[in-house]
Amino acid sequence: MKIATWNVNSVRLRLPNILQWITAQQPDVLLLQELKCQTDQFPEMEFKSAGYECAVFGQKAWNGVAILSKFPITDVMTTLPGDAADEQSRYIEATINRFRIASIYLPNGNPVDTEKYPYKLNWCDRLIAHARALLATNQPVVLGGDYNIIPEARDCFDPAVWKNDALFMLQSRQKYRQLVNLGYTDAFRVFNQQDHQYSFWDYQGGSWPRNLGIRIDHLMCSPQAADRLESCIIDSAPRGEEKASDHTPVMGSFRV
DNA sequence: ATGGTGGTTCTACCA
Repeated sequence: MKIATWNVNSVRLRLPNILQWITAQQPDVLLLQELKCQTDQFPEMEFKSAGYECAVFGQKAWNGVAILSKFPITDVMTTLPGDAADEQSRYIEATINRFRIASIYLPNGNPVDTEKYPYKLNWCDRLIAHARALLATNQPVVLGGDYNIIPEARDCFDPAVWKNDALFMLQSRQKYRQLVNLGYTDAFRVFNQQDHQYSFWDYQGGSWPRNLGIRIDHLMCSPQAADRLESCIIDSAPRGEEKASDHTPVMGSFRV
């Protein structure tokens, strides 16, 4: 089962890019983030025609997450426990092929001297608590998405540039480490130890042609999922297409 | 030090 994650930065504007990619790469499951549309505006029919079921948690203008799947989707959950007042659409989780799979859009957290940074750190704590609870089910779990966390210095071009950014601040990296220490595996690093492997290139400053990116999109796998991992790659090709998202897909293959 | 780009929405906010 091929599971991919892709922050598409507007699912409606990016629809041609997404349809082209899924037709060529044939992921069984695609986790989308930054839909930037309400649930009823999601282009469900277009994905159905391409062979995918959809579970969607949208929101006006910002955020929004979805799961597309060639296999049946059951037991959909759209709230990350721990803050009933949180109205941002950043989490959707479902069962597919006996895997528990989530599409995550973790808060950016900048600027760090505003309420946005504590919101990010608190959201991380809620995710960690829920990830721990999911381990107790002993089923394969894949928590994929835009984590807005650069795990290590080698995952950006120049760590000095990111030193005081919410994506690389020590507290942010510690949250990622907590997930790892719980027993979750970053699928990409099982297969690739090279420096400067990126999943995001800013629209500004010629980041893409200069290859000044960061690796912030991750497939985090429970032990039962990690044991089934056969490969994981970042497909940078979509970032070079016309009208590209600033993120590119990360895809892992799992024995079912 | 600033501005550089792109998305939604309506004028600022977000990344």
